[in-house]
Amino acid sequence: MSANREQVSQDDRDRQEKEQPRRRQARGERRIAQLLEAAATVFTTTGYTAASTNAIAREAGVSPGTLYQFFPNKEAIAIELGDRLMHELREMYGEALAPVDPMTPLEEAVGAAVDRFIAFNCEHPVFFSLMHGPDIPGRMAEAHDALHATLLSRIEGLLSSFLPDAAPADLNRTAHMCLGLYKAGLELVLAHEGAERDAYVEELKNALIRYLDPLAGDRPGHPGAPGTAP
Amino acid sequence: MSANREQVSQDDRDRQEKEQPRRRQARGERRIAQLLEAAATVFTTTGYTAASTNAIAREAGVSPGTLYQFFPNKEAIAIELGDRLMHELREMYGEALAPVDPMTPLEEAVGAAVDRFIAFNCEHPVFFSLMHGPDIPGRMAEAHDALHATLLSRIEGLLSSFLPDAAPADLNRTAHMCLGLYKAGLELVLAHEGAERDAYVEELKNALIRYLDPLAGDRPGHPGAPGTAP
Amino acid sequence: MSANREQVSQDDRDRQEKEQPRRRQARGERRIAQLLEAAATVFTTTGYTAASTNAIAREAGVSPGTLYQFFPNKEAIAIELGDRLMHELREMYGEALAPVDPMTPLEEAVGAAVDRFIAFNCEHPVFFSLMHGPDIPGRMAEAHDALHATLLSRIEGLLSSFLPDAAPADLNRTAHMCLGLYKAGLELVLAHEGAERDAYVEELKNALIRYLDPLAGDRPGHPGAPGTAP
Amino acid sequence: MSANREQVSQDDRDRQEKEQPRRRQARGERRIAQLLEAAATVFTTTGYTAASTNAIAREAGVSPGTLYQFFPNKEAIAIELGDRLMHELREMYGEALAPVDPMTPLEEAVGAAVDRFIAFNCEHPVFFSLMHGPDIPGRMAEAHDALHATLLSRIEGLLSSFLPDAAPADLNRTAHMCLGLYKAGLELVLAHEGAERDAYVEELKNALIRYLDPLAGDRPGHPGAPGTAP
DNA sequence: GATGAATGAGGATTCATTCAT
DNA sequence: TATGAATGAATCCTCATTCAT
Repeated sequence: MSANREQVSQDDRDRQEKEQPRRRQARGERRIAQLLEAAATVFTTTGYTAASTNAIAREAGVSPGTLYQFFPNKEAIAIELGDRLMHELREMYGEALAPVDPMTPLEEAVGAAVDRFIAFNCEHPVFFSLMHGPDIPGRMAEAHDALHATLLSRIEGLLSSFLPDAAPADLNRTAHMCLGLYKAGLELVLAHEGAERDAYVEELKNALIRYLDPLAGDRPGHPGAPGTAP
Repeated sequence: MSANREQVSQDDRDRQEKEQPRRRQARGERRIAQLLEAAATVFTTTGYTAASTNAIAREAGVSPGTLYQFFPNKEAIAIELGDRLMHELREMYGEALAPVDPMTPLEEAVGAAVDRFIAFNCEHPVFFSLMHGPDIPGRMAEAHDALHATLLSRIEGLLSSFLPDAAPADLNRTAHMCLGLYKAGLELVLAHEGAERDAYVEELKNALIRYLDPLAGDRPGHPGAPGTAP
Repeated sequence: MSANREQVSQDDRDRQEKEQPRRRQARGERRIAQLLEAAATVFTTTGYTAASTNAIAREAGVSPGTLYQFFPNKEAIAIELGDRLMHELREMYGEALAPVDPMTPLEEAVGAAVDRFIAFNCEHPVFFSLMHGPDIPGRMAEAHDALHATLLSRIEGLLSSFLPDAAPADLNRTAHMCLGLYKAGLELVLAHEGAERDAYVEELKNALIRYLDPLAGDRPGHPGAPGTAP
Repeated sequence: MSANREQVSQDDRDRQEKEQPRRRQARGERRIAQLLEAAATVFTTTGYTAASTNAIAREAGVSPGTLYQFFPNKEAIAIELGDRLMHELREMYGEALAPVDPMTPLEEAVGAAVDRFIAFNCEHPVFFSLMHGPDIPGRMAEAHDALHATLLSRIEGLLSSFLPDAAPADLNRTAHMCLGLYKAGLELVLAHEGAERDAYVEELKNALIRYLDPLAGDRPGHPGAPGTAP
């Protein structure tokens, strides 16, 4: 996508009639990054709904028109921001959010996943704004939904190694619950600092582990749900 | 603008049906109810941020000027709405959200509380909008915080009978977690219908029960935390 | 519409829930007239497309918001302007644009109609902007089409007494031609002054009369088309 | 900005294929043709006023900067477009729009001229946009006026063979009328299709012929004005 | 020449809030 | 009280034009 930028050479200057993705200059790429960074700041500060495109442009130190050279509207910014965030997340932690070694105890796997996610969120506070549904139903829907879908599929991936026998519908529901629980916990984590924050991180892990543990049934490395022992 | 904000919502609360029986009060009360109902509709439909005072007035069938005769600004409407909602909740279910009989098993108590809450939410869809803070920090903060504080104290009340030995800080943290979990679950419940909705209700109960169970330690009527069984 | 304004009395203040056409105050009626006058000026000066709502508001001496209290958008202004213009035209000259006495010679009838129309246009220069199709297809369509339809039906009314035997489709086509010829002539008339303008008025009458004369076939008071005499 | 406006369009006209055979000229000519074609498309689609230079550049497959390398502003494009159109018209039908044989009956001459004009318009739909002045006085004025002047002089040429005795002022006025009538008719013609379109073409011819016939007085090949028959 | 980036004033429209009646 | 009118800054977005590369 950005690797073959140089290939666009002289001889196609004539036959380039209307094909859309026009050449992008390095400066433009920089501007886009700048704008996304500014958008992240503004979204984080004021929330998506109240974030104005002019405010984003101002924060980025460019004119409103410049913003619209790269993004057709506010939602497109959110979408691209979400995409890049997911991309980075994938690059950092791979496809599965956690080691897929089936012998890893649930506790450890969830703990690691939560730690990573929390760290990622602290590094990228926008993620939180983007993850939270929009105040207004229908707005920001696309950006939010795309993010959600990606996150859900990753969580399903993580869960499937612990719940190999779950029906797809159940797996999906469990993933939704986990994401919901995580979002709720994250909100609390971000709302506190220091030791209290750490305490909330522990509670979040506990909530997830306890919720999942009974579902993880008979699995190698699983000590067994309470009461299922002979 | 901000000077008489608490005056109003506080006044309203205090002078209800006291003082001389003025005939304008009856009309005023009706207007307020009308406006709050309209606000509930509009908040639910469009969210707090996007709800315009003009839209609320229109929905209530009055002029914008009339609205501002009863509420100094948009947030005051949300605050009063939250107050009334909490009032009604209190009237319906008493102070404790659930029977305080200490012998009630946790499972039953949580299940009942969740059922009641869900029912209440379905009856008053605004509740959800008000509970979910707006995506904009600072806006609607007062309304949201007041609601939260009340809910938290009620949850603490419920929890304290199950966690009698918990330190206040821990109790508070646990209440925060429970509220967060509940909000997360509620979002999922409201996003689905029919059997799937019921399934999410069950999952929500499970999540809460499993989260709380180990904390409920040695309590009469408690089967014991995992690992404490003989 | 404005006669029963007073009827709206106390006792319906309660039952007025959502019915739309709200009471309009005298001040508002004045503002509307003011705004339409300003719009007429601006449309005439700059044309519909380039006329900005802000410019109209400025010309009317009010804020942009005030304009939008009375008109939902720019086109609505054009539509209302057109409606009022047609209303006035009808009030001034009745439904038929010209005396329907079938014995009136074509020449006289057309001459009178043109004179009236020209006079009306000179008094209301916006009429010209409104009548001319928009530069941009699709924009201003409603206002323009409404005006056109009304004008056409009036022209058909006038023509039908001279062309009693014409098929509807032919009558319609002839009316279209007359309107087109009139618009073309009007443009030239308005572009000149003094004697030259008068000359163009004469030419316009000639063009219309000569175009229509052969169509008016055997009619009482008609001298007969060239060459049809025995 | 306005200083070098006529420089450009005049330069363009003057240096066509003169001077040294530079290779860049070929490319430039191609670019200009490309841009004018794109402009024609956009003008036709959206009208002159709403046509954006960016849209024209996009349609032409070049960057906005390139457009401004060949045209100093939007109006210059319209002017050049009009010039080329007139040039082509002249090349196709010669200087006089119609055979100057004085014996040709008026009916035939007008019919032929209209047919040719209509055909030309159908081939070059922009012509219509350019001929109809924009609804905004002052904008596009130069392009529009240049076109008009050329057309008028050609129509005068055609008329002079039928109205040899007319005073210059009368001839000019008649030409204006003919052009106006033609534009009005053309609008109707283009607004219809199939048989209805043909019917309008006939009506347009009729209108012109009947308008001109009495003016063509005693001319060889003229059957005589009404009432001059024996 | 050619490109894409940059501009910034201006467009339509909205909205919380205040005011005159 | 109640109303509808009034405000004006702010919103998103566009566009003719210029600039750096």
